[in-house]
Amino acid sequence: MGVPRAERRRRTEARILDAARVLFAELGYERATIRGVARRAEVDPALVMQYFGSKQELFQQAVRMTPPADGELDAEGAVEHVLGSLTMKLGELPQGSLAMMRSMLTHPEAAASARQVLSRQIDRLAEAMPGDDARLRAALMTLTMLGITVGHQLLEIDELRGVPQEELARLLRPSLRALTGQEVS
Amino acid sequence: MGVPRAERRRRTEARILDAARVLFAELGYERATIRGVARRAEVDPALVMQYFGSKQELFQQAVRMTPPADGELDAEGAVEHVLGSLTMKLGELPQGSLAMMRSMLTHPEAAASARQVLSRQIDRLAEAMPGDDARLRAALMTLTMLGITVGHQLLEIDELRGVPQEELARLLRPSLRALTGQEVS
DNA sequence: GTCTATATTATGATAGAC
DNA sequence: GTCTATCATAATATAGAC
Repeated sequence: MGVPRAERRRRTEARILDAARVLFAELGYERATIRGVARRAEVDPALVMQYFGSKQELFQQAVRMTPPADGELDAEGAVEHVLGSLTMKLGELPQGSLAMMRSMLTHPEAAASARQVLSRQIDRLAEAMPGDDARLRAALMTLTMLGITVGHQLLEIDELRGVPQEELARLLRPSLRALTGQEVS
Repeated sequence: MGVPRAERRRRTEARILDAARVLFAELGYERATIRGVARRAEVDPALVMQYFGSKQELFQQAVRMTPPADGELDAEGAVEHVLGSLTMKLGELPQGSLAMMRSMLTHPEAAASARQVLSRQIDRLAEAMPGDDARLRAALMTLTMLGITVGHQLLEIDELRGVPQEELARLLRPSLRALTGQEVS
């Protein structure tokens, strides 16, 4: 084979990480096992340990994400921005995010990671919103989307099955707008 | 001691269930252990098994809840109803609910239970709302509140720490109203 | 470099002494 | 009826053969 060993290794590592993301996303941290990841990646379980050292480390690598490059937003843009996260423009919500969300309620490290991601999102939205309680309202917007995403992607609530993203966005838009604006008494 | 044995047993059982609710709520199904529950309830671990038979059964008993008695609601009442669930009128959100929510993403049975509770809530709200897509909008309202509750009670997002319930309700009300009404183009 | 075999640990569950 | 002792299982992690 003309494939250099470094390249082979890189590919194997990527296959393990993909498998890990799928299993962590489906089962959560506790129920996903090194053995299961290895089976899915078609490698030996010991190899997973060899490459990543521990289950903890494997999880961290699997859910690591590049934070979205930020630019300035106005209040209108903020709404569209969070609506856009409903489903990534093309393809699915990154598998790593699902893995993190699946575990965020039961695995302390995933919880910390989730808080960090949410916090960044809240910061970003708050900058685009007027008023003293901008951070609080930005938090509510962010958690609204978290709830929808959890219900849709993780709990797979019947009512949202197969509903096109555009329809969800259309229904949610006025609701999110109400959170950006100044008080509506 | 003048306490009849049946009464003693009943009290012990209640103490075990309380301990179980706390641990399941804090740690989730997987990380909570029979031994931990027993320690907190100050009984022998074997006694827990004696009473409940299995961890699974203990969990079911711990999260069992009496569904709220339902009466007719209008659209206005629906909003206030979901806002009321932010924090139960007095006292906290029932510990059993927290236990169920904590585990709903990683424990299949908790997930099923959560879907059922959410579905009931969605039904109830949908009846009070006009329009063809009432169920979908009711689902979005319900998931909005789920997101807020998860962020507040389970992830303990900084931005919501110590914010009085009334303020959350005030900020969320217009947003939820937007979901009840017919389309706002 | 890859895998076999195993150490270690923690759990849910059970059997039986008292 | 309550608890001691233990079984059985399954996991992460490691050591060492090949």
